[in-house]
Amino acid sequence: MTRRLRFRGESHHKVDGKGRVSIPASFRRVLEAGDPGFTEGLNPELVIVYGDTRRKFLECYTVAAIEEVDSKIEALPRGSVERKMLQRLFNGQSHATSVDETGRLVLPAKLREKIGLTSEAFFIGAGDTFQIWDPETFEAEEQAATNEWLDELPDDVDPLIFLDQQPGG
Amino acid sequence: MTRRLRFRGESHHKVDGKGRVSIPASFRRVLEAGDPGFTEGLNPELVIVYGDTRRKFLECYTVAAIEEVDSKIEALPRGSVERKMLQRLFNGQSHATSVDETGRLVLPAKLREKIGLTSEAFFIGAGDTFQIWDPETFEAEEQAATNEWLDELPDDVDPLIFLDQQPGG
DNA sequence: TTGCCACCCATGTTTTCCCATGGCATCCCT
DNA sequence: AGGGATGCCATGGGAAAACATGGGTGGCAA
Repeated sequence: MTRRLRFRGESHHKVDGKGRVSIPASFRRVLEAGDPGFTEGLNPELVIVYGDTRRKFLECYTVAAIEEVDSKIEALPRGSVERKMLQRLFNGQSHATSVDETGRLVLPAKLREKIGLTSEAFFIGAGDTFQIWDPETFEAEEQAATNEWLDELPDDVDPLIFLDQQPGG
Repeated sequence: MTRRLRFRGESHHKVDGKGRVSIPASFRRVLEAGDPGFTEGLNPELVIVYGDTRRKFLECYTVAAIEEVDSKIEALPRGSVERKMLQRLFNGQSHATSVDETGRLVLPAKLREKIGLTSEAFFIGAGDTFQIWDPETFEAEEQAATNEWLDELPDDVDPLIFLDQQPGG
């Protein structure tokens, strides 16, 4: 496998009146690397998935990552409930866009409202995907959930042990 | 596989006002060897994982070591709790960076605050990672834990005995 | 054995460049 | 012509690169 760039780290950025928000400079490098159509001087494309109503964040996919998801969906039997639902969520309720010249993303009002975004956005990397949260929501919900998960682990257990186990095991 | 260099030893270094700190010269050799993209004249890259709130230290991975972790994470199913949690800890709560021309690392204020680092940093090797501690924290917590573990062993037991046993046995 | 020299290493200082962000101009569809 | 959306320019701050320096260590030669 060739060395792959990944979204890594956390940061906060201002959201202006038009819904524009700078994305972390390092994230731009990853989007560029993950966009097969990208060449120097162009702006990288990405897909923002907002479908799942239970989610209080936007999940942003590189072109390569969304294509992996798309092709797995297409491998499911036509007519199956799973295929239809996944298409609804990932094809229908998503938004293809690109970073602008100055490194900003435009978040339409509908998406901002969905996650309660106002003047500031919180970014967090997750491999070939990154998430955009309202800072307060992240603090209240997600941080708590992570800590809870960690607290349930015995003190002497390092999360790394999950690397070599089957999920759910 | 060719012989692998490992992080080994302990040392103290000054932290300046901008959060810069020299890393032990021998550690640099290991970082260089563990970075597939490294060539003479370049600066080796690394990833600082600060995740887990229970941790009072920064864990620094060579490129090769973090790649191993990342690819194991990516082998887990998208959407599984384990994958999400590990991505949160290792992709989200981490910081990709590189050693500078003169052998220094820049530790952002956020990371310094997290481990209570002020004017001096303590480095300790741990195989294919090394850790950065505030000297006092290390003395208080970790050294004590090691000594306690040793004290509980019968006098005639050499820790080496554990090399050939199953963990927890 | 001792003294000197050269190199490497830890650390301080200055300068340059990039990034985040606000504001303005332009386009296009209505 | 209005309004929203898109693209372009301006600027301040902060981070990273480049520039300096002094101390210590090891090696070599006298």
